[in-house]
Amino acid sequence: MDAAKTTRINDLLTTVYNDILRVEERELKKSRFKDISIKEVHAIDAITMYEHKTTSQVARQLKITPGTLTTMVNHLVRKGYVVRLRSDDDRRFVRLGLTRRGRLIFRAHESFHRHMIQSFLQDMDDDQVQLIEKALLNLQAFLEYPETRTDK
Amino acid sequence: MDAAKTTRINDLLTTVYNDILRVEERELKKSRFKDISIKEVHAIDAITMYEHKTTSQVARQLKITPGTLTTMVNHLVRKGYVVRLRSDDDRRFVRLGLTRRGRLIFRAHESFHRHMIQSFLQDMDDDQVQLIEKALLNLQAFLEYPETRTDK
DNA sequence: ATCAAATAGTTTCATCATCAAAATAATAGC
DNA sequence: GCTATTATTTTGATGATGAAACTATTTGAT
Repeated sequence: MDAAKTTRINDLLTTVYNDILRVEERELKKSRFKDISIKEVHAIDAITMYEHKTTSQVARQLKITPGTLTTMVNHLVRKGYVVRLRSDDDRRFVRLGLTRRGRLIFRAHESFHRHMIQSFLQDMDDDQVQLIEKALLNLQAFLEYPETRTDK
Repeated sequence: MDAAKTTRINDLLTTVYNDILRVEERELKKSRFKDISIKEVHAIDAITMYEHKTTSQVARQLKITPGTLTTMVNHLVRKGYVVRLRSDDDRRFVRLGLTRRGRLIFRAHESFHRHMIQSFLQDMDDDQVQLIEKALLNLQAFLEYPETRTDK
């Protein structure tokens, strides 16, 4: 593999990587939702508009401990984005839902991502998108199945 | 733009995005460098083996405040990865350097990234790499020059 | 039916990363 | 020689996080 090329792609990937969260955070501060952090937005995103997941389901998805999610949910409830719903069938479970305001954030975040991906894939045909997808799958495999790494 | 495709790429990008730091952190904990966090590795990476940058240069590069870098450098000095060198020409400046141990981390991190990019670009020819680069440049433009966004 | 074990969530306590603003040290410009 | 500027550090606060102890509820075995 050509070293200069690898370096160029690495630098680009690194820059983009670091920018994503920073830009999301900055956009938030400019929006009408100034009382919320990007991590909290991601929690809202995981809670979703579409079903009422339990606390541990959401924690697992976000790959944080249930304790951490509990405190995030406390904040989000206090700020009026999230509601806790007790399950009636099994009262140990807490199900999470979004308020109207929470759903607004959910959709705004969704829209940001949609626009981001549209820029990413700008002017590409199906084959080209397919190639991008393959590259991302390669990367995913590298990250998730380290035992398959041939080098290292 | 095809919505299903956009969603697929978005989900992949999100997964990969979230995995990178987690995997880097996990690899560290398995390595002989257990007393260091991934943020500290990135500071070491920014300090570099090759020159002696000042505290503010490094802080600017990492996009953190000088105060934050000062505390990180305190930790890294205490743990034996970094040295502070006072400039002789202008004694206000603090120049940063790596110890032998710091350089080991620097190279290990560099190597991780190289392998990651090699997986990412696995089996691709020059044209294909070029396409990936273009996609990343699109994304970078989206993130860094929001005023050029046509939609939103 | 009872009680021990398992399960879901919360609380507590500690740590890390971070910033803003005040403080300190050194230099530059008049 | 002061005063303003610059580089760094200190201080005080906050948010995100995990581990482990704790509470509430349910399940399962007897």
